Amino acid sequence: MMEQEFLKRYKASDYSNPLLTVDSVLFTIKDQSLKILLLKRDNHPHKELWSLPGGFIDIKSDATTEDTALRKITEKTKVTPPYLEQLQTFSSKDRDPRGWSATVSYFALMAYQDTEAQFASDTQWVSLNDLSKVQPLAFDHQQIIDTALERLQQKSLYSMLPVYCLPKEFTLSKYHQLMEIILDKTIQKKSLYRRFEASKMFEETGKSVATGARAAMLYRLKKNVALVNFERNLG
Amino acid sequence: MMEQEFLKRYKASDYSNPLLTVDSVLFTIKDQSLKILLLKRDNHPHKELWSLPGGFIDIKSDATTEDTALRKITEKTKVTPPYLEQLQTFSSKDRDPRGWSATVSYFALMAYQDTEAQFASDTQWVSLNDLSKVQPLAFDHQQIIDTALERLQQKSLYSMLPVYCLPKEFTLSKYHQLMEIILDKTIQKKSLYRRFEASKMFEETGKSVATGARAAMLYRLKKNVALVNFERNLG
DNA sequence: ATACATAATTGTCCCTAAGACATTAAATGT
DNA sequence: ACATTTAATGTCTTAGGGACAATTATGTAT
Repeated sequence: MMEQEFLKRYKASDYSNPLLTVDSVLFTIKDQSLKILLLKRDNHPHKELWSLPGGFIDIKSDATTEDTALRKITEKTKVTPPYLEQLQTFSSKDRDPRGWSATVSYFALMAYQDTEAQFASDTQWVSLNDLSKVQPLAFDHQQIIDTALERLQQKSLYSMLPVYCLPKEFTLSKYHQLMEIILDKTIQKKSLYRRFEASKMFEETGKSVATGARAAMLYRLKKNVALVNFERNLG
Repeated sequence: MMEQEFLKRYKASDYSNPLLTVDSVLFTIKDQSLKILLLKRDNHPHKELWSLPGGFIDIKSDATTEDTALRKITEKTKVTPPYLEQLQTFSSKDRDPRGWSATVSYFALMAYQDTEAQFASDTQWVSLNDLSKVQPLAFDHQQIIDTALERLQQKSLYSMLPVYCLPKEFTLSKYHQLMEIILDKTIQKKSLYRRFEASKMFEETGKSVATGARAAMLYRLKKNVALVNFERNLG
């Protein structure tokens, strides 16, 4: 039999195949705390539980799972996040009561200021410190969040990744605060500022903003610059 | 409707779901060159083309996709690789002619000496330098291999990862050669040996082996040690 | 046995970038 | 003007990799 004939006769539905979904951990910074976007499920299974934005792949409209992740995120936030990367695929026969399933997870960063002022009641930013208040989460989403946080922390040690949580224009102090919140420990300002300059990813806006004392310079990302990685870890 | 009733009525086959497979890039070192395991496909699609070890999940026997990866690798090599980690999930509507599909890829390391002396003609170790001789590969397996090599190189800069390509007992020189082959550049022996000692992952066997000149000490992995990561990259 | 060649191993100094923390600069309030 | 606060910069220390020289051990040739 030739390949063409084989494909003509092939029906995917003849075979039992695991469920495949996509879920994203979308981080942002607000009020001195790291938050993620959660949605209240309005369908079975795990109806009414809080969960990560995600769902089934639409094989008509999504060319890849990344498209699915972006589609689900923009549906809720009306914004395309400036950073999105694949995290890990979680799978098991138990993680979904409907049967053997796998979910391709992504983690994303965006500025709080870029989202809508107010979400509907089934959508909210939740502090990582307050996750205990929305327990249990649907499926194995707690584990996915834990893995995403570890990855965010690890990458923050050797790159400028957290800047994608900040608004278009920001001060060095804001970036420093953000780093300390993400890593949950004190970071040397000098070390951070040296990297900030060495990365050449940013430019001064010329403007400055005061918070009661000396005004701080505002910086912005240069156009079309890629994320810079360093050879050493901080801390 | 209650969740229990929902699940009772739920039939996965009522919905169109992408194909889901698992593929692994299994590296080893042989004759001063980095090799990967390839299999000649004996079924459509891409029959007769060389491909990565992998295939469909057996939802009866595999608890996770990692189990699938291990099952497919041990089927061919008769050995459980000492290192296996998830690489990335590749997906698209075009990568498999049977339809929208995703493959969860893994990368693994093992010692050449641990495998069988001789494979059947549909199974072979292929040097990364000789991949042009087996082109084209099935599906997007070339892209998966490229991604796996990048990850192996990156991790080798900040960890002792390559030791899992070596036999139970090995010399520092063998480890040094391996690093230079993986990274395709010269590496300072002194830097490598400092890390080797600092990692505390290894112990002397007491034995030594000569190759024409001064005999070299043989080392082995200590029992139950985890892979150590360093704070800086080599090179 | 002695000398030699070769590979294994160790020693030493240099260099880079992060850590620690002090100093200077600019804005506000009294 | 002066004190206070936050921003930004200066400077010395430290850790660990890079470069490469020096020493040690072993097989081979004389």
